[in-house]
Amino acid sequence: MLDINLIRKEPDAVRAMLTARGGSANSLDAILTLDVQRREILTQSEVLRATRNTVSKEIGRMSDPAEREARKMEMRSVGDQITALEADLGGIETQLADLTAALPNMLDPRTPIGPDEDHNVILRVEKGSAPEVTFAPKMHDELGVALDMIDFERGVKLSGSRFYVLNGWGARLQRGLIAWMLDLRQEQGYAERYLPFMVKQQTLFAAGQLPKFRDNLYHDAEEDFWLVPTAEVPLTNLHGDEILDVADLPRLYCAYTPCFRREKMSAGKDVRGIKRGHQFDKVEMYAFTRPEDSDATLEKMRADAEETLRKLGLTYRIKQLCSGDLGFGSRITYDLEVWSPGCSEWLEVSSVSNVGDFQARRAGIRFRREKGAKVEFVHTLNGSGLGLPRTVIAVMENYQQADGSIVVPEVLRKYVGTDVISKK
RNA sequence: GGAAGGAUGGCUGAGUGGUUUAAAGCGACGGUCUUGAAAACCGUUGUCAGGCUACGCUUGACCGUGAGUUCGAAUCUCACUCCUUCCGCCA
Repeated sequence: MLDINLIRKEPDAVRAMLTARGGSANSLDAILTLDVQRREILTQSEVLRATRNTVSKEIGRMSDPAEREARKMEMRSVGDQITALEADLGGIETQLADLTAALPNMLDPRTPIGPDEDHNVILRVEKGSAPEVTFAPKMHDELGVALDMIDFERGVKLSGSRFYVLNGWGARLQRGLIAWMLDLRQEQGYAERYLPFMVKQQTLFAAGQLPKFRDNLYHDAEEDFWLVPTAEVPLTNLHGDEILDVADLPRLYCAYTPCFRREKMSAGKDVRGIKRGHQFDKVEMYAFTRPEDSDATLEKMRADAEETLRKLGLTYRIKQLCSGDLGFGSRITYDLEVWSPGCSEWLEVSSVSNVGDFQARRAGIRFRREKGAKVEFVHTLNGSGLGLPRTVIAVMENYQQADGSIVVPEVLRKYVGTDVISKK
């Protein structure tokens, strides 16, 4: 949610942001008009309320019955006026809130301007320590079936297309990665949380998923339960409606959750393997910081995500998203993409964003610098650390051997329970 | 799923239609006293939104949420949510 004061004072900056993101600025004038109307009506109704409050107290003290009745009559009509004004006000505030909630976040000055993903900027490529695959590499789905790690048929039987079952070493490789990454996050200073995988509507609104991304969410038909599309949603709301102690900032969290997304996936794209599905696992990083610390925390989180790939020995690159490709709530985003020789593709495994106070405003997450000081909104940041299926793919394809077996990266061996995954 | 009870400020807790401007206590913060601390005493102590030549003053809203009754609601009515306890069911 943008600050209404910002929209009021710097409408041109907001308009420029909307254009840079490739959106329409049509609602802006309506917002400004409604904002003026709102304040006018609010002032009128408050003056009437003040009158009624005063007179009502006088009525309580009056002894003359005729006088008393006369004043009651007067106040009855004042009450009617207040009711009418507040009905108008309610309508205006609803419209204003709907329009404002649909506005995306302002851009960080470092975010490059561009219309679409072709204008994202590759900042750097880091070569991994894993030995290069010198033979014709296989894709992970082929490897997975051959080594009995992935069962596509039974996944489809259970839940339909894009679902799969991980068998034996496949399941262990994923579980090992999750456990190892959570332990790594712990060392990096993130406190682990185990979270609800279903949340209520308000929780999704505060994280900026609703109302805009309603079509991408799964929810229960009878009760107010929505499946989380990312751990970012419950993590944002962990401190919703709280005023945090400045001594506790920054607060860093990590959490493992499955993620559920209703995506309209085109038939020809990403059909092979486990790259994209309606359900996937992820370890998430999240931070609540003072405004002046969020830039540094963004760099820390990016570095922490990078450390994961470096320790796994994988080659990756860092991409900075341009304005047209940036997420709704983000001011600035780095994507981490890992090289996977089987599918011969850079796979997005992490996205690290500084959200500024955008979610904090929606969720009411504040802090106070000192006793008696005004409350201020915190900044929040989120980053994947990392998305699982694609990390699994990258490990499988990068560490495959000519004989069809897969070497388990050093750091994962005690988590997975073997050095090499091979045909039994 | 059934039954009963409850929800008031940072915490405890009073208030059942008009001196409530939400009592009192605790805590926290500031001060006096002290070599220092404690004790004692004095003072301060929420959030949100308006307005005002504005580091302050002022108006309104907020007693779980939303409606309603009334000149006036923490207080009365209705609906809902959540919590606690008991029963049932269950991993």
